[in-house]
Amino acid sequence: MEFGSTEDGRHDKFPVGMRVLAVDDNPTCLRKLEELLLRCKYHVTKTMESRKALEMLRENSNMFDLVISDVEMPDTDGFKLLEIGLEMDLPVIMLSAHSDYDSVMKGIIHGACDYLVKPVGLKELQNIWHHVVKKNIKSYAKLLPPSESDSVPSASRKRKDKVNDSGDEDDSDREEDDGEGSEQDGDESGTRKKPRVVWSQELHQKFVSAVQQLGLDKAVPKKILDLMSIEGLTRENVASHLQKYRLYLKKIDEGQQQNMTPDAFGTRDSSYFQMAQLDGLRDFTAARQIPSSGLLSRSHLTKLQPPMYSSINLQGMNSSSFIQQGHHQNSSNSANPFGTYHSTLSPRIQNVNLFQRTSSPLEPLQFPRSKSYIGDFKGLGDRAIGGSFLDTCMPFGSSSTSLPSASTNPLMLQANYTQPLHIASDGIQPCIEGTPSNSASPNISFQGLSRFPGHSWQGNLNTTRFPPSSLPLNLAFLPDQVTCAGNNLGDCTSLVSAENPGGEMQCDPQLLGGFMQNVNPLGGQKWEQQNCTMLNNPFGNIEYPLPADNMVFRDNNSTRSKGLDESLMNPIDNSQEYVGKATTMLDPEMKSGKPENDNQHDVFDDIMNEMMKQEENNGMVPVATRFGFDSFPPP
DNA sequence: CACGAAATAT
DNA sequence: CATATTTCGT
Repeated sequence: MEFGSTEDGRHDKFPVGMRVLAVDDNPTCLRKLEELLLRCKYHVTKTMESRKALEMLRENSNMFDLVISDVEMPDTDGFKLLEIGLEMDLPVIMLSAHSDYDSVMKGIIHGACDYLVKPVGLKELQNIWHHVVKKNIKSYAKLLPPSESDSVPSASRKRKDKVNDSGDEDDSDREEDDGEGSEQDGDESGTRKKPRVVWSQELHQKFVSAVQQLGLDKAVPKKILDLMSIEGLTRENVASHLQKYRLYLKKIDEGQQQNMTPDAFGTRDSSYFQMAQLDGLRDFTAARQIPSSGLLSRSHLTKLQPPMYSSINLQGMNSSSFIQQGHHQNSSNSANPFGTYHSTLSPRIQNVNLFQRTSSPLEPLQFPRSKSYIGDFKGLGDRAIGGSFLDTCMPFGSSSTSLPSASTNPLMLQANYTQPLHIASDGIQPCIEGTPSNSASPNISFQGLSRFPGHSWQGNLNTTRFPPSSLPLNLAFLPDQVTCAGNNLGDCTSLVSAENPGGEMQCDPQLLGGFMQNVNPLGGQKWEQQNCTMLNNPFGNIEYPLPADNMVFRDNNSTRSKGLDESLMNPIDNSQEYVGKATTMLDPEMKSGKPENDNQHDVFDDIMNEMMKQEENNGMVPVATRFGFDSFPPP
């Protein structure tokens, strides 16, 4: 890292001597690569054996500033190397002859800071040092105090076009430049635009927990912030969210008082609704009495949000490369995953990160399975659709191997305002494959998503809207979406339904959140350090392994779904019935094992299993119990 | 300076 | 259009 050399010269010289570890099992390629790297004036260490490369890294990661490795290699594949590199906090560039979507995506998802397609040209290599700088922005910033870059008070910044005309028109080059705003580098001293925090469920859960602990009245931004202890989150962020949250509470109240009928499936408030889900506790805290009751049956279905990922996302922040990538648009050689994505999937893509989904009506492809996706990317397919899934996962790190980078970030920030990654919203339907459902009804699609934790409360759709108050404690195990789905899904949902007041094993997301916080001492620690063990698995999320502070980034995007009418046409009638069904449905699946058809059942199974596990492992405290404690502050 | 409401940006 | 950020008055 240190480019000590930097000091001496001007920036231009900086990259000179940058220590690059080049790995490629193909002698020819390696040679070529070395030559090019040398031409860039880097200091090159090359090896054809990935194992050796690993050893070198392990012995002394300080020996290199950057790693550039071929993906396909005999013994240890490039991903292992990538993993290690990431652990050491080194930027790793993947190199491959494959420029297809899967390959590129895989590399990026795993945390590669760039993905170059062979044959690599000098141009691409000339810019790789940017990654090194990015990785060390902080320290680097110190070195150059007044650099011109930061000072951008106002006016000026002339360049809008930038370098285009200079030499040839190659296009490539991504990165940085953008004049205003982009640059994700994150924090840094300067005053850049604040990264946009996406209030993921997890984040919101934490928020709610904090509010709860403080007591509704006492909950002010600063205190909440402290309780949440999430790195990167600012008081303003909290204040803003609080504002919205209060608004939501207010709405709710009004609704109640006025006899708002629950059944109104109003689409409009969906967002609030969502919040409700999360905030189950609120009622208590607030001391509001809620009608409660009876209705729950229906309501219960609605929600479940597994608290999976814990984090937030800040855009533009440092670490995760993911997000940063946001701007690459197209470059000649370096395949831009997103770019690709883009092209591939066209139309409705959205970002899934947040799990908001759009309601696109139908999509062409739905891809059937979900798990595979997550499990390994191989599955990803060629089909565009795959993309969507992926996206979803991406932020969190989905692959089997651990992806530190991805998981690490606590907050997710939005990457670029501009073009982000989109995700096909559509794709999500996986779960239900069999059903011919008449329509590709939206419902179905949702389901697919459901497995992901991510929906933001805001985005989800709610099927029916109940007065939130009615469901204070329930927790749904399943994702809300599930609920939505009328038919098939419905069943599943029921499983979870929390109707029973008894509170058996419910897990309220919030509670969990809270739980985690309390229990997990790590909470505050840096996310960077935490590795993600289990995050990979989508379901894993449920486990809530980490301290939950990660953030997620959000891309841009657009639309959300609300529309769907929530569909729901078939609202669910009574929970019990459903439950019954659910059970039955599940059983078969369980027994069967899990064949390849992953449909919802599997998913559910998984979820359930995870939950159980979770309980066992964590000794989940009786939610109820916990609830009792904290939640009942009798103010 | 912090909070909260409103304006504004994305 | 919704959500998050920024601004502004208290």
